[in-house]
Amino acid sequence: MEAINLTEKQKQLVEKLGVNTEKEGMPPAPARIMALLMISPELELTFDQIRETLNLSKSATSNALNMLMNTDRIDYITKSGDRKRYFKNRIGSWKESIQQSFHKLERGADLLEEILENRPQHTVDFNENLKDIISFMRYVTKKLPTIYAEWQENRE
Amino acid sequence: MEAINLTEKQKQLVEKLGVNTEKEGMPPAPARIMALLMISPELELTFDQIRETLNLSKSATSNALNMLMNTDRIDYITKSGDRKRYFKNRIGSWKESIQQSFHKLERGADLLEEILENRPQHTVDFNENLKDIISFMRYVTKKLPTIYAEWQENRE
DNA sequence: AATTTGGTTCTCTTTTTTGAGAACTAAAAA
DNA sequence: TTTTTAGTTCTCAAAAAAGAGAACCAAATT
Repeated sequence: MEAINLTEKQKQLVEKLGVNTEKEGMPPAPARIMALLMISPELELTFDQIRETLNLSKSATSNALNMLMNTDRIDYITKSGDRKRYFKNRIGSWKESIQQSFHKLERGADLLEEILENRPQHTVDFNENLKDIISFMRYVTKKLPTIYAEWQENRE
Repeated sequence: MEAINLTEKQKQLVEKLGVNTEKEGMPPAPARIMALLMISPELELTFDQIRETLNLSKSATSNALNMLMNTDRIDYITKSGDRKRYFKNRIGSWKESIQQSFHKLERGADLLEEILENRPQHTVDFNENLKDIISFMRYVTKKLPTIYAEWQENRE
């Protein structure tokens, strides 16, 4: 048995965060793995520790881990003289993740812009609202560095 | 035939925005309806106009429309002496929608806070990162009114 | 009273997603 | 060379999501 010991509370949090992550569009198994790597007291877990803690099959574990690595959501380290990989949360790169999510917002604004360009000239109010949404989205993304800088100064 | 006429470009945009909306976790039929109500030159469409333009069955149309109304994503108006409902995009309430998405962010921060409270005291770096993420999320949501006010002043 | 309108709801398929488990593989160890 | 380790990949089944179409229904019309 390789499963790691979690308190009831921790198990419950894995499910809660897992469901939350599923709602963000992540499939169940990867969502649980991400949650586990956020809640586990041990930060670096092997394939089998993950597999047995979450009661997943080998295939589900393998596919989920690879998917999470391809999308830069997890990472792994190795230890010399040990063939196993130790998977871990990429929490250290949260700034990059946030930048990425703002980048997604920009691409959303681009799509809305394309829609705006293809709207008829009448429907004036509608088009104005659409223009405002786009403008606001772009403003927010433009301000991200400022917001970040302010946060860093005021940080308690 | 009640279907409304869309140019090829408009049809293509309905699909593009539809897929985009699906990726946000919306099922296909509701995603297409939302997209249609964003792209259609006519702003208020009847049940049958939607159904025929998108080639949906009555059940799919009915379920999707009700789901979108329950989640405050669309709305309808009526015209006196006309039993039909005219469904429309709630673009006018985009500010509320944005507030809502920031509110979601706050609930995300609450969940992370709960996780932080259940982390062991060692894993210092990890916990610090988590603290920073939470702090930043809260800072952003707190600043929303300011950001909005700034945007309104600088608006071109 | 009978029919039409504007949907809603039920049943049943089809399709898609998810994951189990066995077979397999490459590198390392024995 | 044989075995073990640390996974990967393949095949298949179960389950969940999506949607078609018919039956149904209440209000309005004829």
